[in-house]
Amino acid sequence: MKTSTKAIPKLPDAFEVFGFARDLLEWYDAQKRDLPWRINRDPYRVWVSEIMLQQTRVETVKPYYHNFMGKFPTITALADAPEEEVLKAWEGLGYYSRARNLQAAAREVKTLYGGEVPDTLEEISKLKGVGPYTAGAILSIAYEKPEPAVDGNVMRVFSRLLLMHDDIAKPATRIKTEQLVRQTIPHGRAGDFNQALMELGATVCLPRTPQCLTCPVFDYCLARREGVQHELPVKSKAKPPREVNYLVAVIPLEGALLLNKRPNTGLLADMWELPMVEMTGKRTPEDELAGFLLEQYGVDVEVGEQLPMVQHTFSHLHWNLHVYACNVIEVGELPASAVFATPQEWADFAFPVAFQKILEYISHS
DNA sequence: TATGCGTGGGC
DNA sequence: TGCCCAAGCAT
Repeated sequence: MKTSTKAIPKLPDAFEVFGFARDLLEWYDAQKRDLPWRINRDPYRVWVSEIMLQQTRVETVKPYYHNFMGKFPTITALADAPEEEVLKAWEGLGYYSRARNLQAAAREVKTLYGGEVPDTLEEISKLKGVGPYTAGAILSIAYEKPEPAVDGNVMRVFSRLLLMHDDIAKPATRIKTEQLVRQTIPHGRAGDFNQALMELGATVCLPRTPQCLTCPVFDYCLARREGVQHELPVKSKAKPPREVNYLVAVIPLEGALLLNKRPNTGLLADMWELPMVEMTGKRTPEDELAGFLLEQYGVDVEVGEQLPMVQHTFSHLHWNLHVYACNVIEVGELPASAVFATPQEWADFAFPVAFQKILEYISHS
């Protein structure tokens, strides 16, 4: 076990910790938003909310959270549910491994911890999908443990507050920020303090347009003192998404459509798709698609008219989906992952947005 | 440490 | 319109 030999960073002398925490909490107590997961501090409710909120906006999460808690009101209910139902409840929310990890972790909590979310950093960090941020958030909000919960908001707030020029896209910056936050958490109010930092980042200390004139901790902000709040935080740019072209098959048969369940790892794991293959350009699109469908699905088709192209951009990929309507000539034995499903049947399938776009178009024509 | 992993909203 | 961004985690 290698441990860091780097010294723990010290808060700047110019930063008044006590006054900052006091004023921030006073503002939070008066101004905090009324959010569905703040009804109480039930660890399961906090847990689900924190997973959904990863890289996802509050307004987007709200309806999903209501629906999810209605369907899976307890850890046991989530643990005992079929995985397809959990994925369906996550449909459209993105980062679908969160759903699978959440259910796997719920099953672990049920069997290992008697259905009670553990309250130690050691144990909670072992749960699938629970990283440093989520662990700190649950421990502080649900159990009032003095652990930092450093997300993008907190890094932005602290980079301005303490005039830090560290690149917040780098993992090391999160570690450093955690060490600094740890030195500022007020005794007995860790959960509210962590939430207040995030609330400040989400509503006042905004990325492009920091609202310094209405900031409750204006007086403590070292970047504002220097007039450089717009220059912070420093954040290196991500690589542009890679472009990929796919041939996609719409294959109707007696009111049903050929659909395929994707593998349980990687992109869009366990989600449903239309049969598709990466376009090589070595043959005509029609020949490539027909050959692929015969080899992979045992389906002999005549490739017909091209439908409108669908484009979909992920964080790291840009898909061009070249969609073709096909006519079945002969059907052999389908692979285990594939099925001809009617609209009533596929209503229970979870589809990524890219394919929702295609299904939407088909249903209107 | 860098990369893979979704989606929708704001300007 | 094309970016940037959002209560990150796994590998």
